[in-house]
Amino acid sequence: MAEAPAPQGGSSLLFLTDEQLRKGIEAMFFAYRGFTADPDRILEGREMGRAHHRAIHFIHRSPGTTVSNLMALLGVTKQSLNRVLRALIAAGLVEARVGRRDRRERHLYLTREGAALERELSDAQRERMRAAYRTAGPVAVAGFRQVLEAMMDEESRRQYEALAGRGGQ
Amino acid sequence: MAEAPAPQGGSSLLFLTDEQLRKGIEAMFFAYRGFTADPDRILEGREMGRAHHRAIHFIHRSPGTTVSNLMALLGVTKQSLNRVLRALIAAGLVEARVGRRDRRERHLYLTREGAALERELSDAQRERMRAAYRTAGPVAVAGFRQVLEAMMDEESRRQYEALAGRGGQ
DNA sequence: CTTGGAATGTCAACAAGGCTGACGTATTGT
DNA sequence: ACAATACGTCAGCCTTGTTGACATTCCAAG
Repeated sequence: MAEAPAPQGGSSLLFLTDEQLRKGIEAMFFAYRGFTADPDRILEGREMGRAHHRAIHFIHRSPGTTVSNLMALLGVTKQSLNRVLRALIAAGLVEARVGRRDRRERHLYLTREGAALERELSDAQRERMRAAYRTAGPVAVAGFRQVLEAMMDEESRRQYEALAGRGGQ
Repeated sequence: MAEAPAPQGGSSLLFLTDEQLRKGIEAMFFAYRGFTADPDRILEGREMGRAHHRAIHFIHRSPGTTVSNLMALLGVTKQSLNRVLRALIAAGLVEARVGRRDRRERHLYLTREGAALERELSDAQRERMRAAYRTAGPVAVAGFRQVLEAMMDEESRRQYEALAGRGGQ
């Protein structure tokens, strides 16, 4: 199972065979299922879905972000996002404040209850991530992130790095 | 596996901080978007979606598989899968042969046209994967797969390994 | 000042693709 | 003969994406 590919004479490109690539593709498919399973389960009871989770996550990450920002980040239309936001606001999880400088904008914030749900969701997801990280070890984790970053398209990578730069590290 | 985690004083669990985990979570989100982008684009013109892609992929991987098998693999209901299969059969991409031993079963195969489409889809997806792998290098790729495997839930890991064992390597 | 264009956000209607429930049909095994 | 299995289908619902139409707000040109 995935041993380091023996630094023999040439550059040993055995890790680029179709077979290896296919395995990576299937690993992404099955892993993503696990990745979303816990939050999905939590939200099931609350009449919400994955779309709500994503919105909550990024509002938590960037408090005061506008609808347009969130739209670009999530890669959905404003109409689609709007439905989700309406539900979150109705449920008292998100607050939309009219912009002071530009009153067309709505700045989004989690309420106390919204923050609590965010905690619950991200705790569950982080727990699975933590277990996977611990099992695989720090070197594997570094590789994991490298490959994922290389897999993003240009636009996503920009967004990812903008978030990463802000959050810390 | 178990790489030595930087043998400084303590056990150096810095890679397990909430911040690192959050980055991993966001990396998964953005990378998965890239992962599915190319096939989605190809299928757009053909009145098909991601669901059809998944079915085609696994029928290609396991020619002759039954409807029940595919259901379990994809994690969807038979009604949901049936809609997809009906479309694929109507489009002449998939053939369903009545089982010889058990004539209740339908064994699924790609037709010549189905195989051609599968090629087109997997070429696109593999190409992105190959680029990411090449950029990140073999050590990173090994780590990538380790973390993904650790992230799957039990059932998915079983399925993943069953496929991997069959395909080669 | 006013007016038109651009940005922003909302409402309505529709499609894809999940789901459950109920039922029919062929086939198999007891 | 009968129960269980594998599959197909109809009907209806939900979530989450889409487009189109429209209201509000801002800004810049006349």
